[in-house]
Amino acid sequence: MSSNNTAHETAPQFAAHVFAALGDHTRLSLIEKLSDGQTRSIAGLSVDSHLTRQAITKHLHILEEAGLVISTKVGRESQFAFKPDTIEEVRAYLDSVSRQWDDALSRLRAFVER
Amino acid sequence: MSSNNTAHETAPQFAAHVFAALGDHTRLSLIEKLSDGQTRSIAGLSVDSHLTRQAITKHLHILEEAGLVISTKVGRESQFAFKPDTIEEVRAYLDSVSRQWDDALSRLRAFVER
DNA sequence: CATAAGTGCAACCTCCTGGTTGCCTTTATC
DNA sequence: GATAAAGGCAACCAGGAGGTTGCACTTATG
Repeated sequence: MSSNNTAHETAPQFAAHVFAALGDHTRLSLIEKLSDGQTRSIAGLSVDSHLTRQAITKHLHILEEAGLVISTKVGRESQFAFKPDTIEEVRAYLDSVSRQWDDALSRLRAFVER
Repeated sequence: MSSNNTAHETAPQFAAHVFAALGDHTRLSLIEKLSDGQTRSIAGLSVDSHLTRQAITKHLHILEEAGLVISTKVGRESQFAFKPDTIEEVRAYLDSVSRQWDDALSRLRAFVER
């Protein structure tokens, strides 16, 4: 939980930032599309959406700023690609929360059983 | 990815809903506190916050509606507890995204190596 | 019983978010 | 070179999110 955190946020701040980016069904569907490893242009990502290209563009920039996606400009179009690192960091964060829960459970169990 | 999904949302909708609930640092810190397994009242959760009790209440209701937390009224106070099931479902969702990515990677590798 | 503690409810406010439209710039393509 | 395709930028708008204040209600407590 640090390599992508360029803004020197604390772990929860970073996680909240990424969660906020994931907390929109349009953005989440963009992530799902790109997680197949293929690279897509803005027009390509907008084609089967009822939203405007500008709306998709805004969502992509939010995803990029959160570190979930990366873009490179090739020719007249900018290609967007999934960036799995940040997802991994967020998974690790959720693991830490779950681990605290599991530890609390086992402490409780030990207390009950003695 | 279904047991907590009472509103019959699709998996991505459910996940986006939970992510949106997690995408606020105040709510995330509430989750962190409660993930130690202890039960806390609204006043107890508001005591070391610069926010109003009402603000904390609103956040708790959002967390509860997302299935991340559960409340039971005991006496004059309502006790909030962490509910780990939903976190588990979201972790599973992130796993599915990562798995699609991994599959895409290995297909690419197989293609390159032949 | 009087009072304090813990909440719930509703109104209100400000600012951000998601979305649109319009227009201009840059690349391809015929 | 003219035209089409892809995108960037800025202004604008409605609605929701986060937060506050005020007050009423319920449950403990001295």
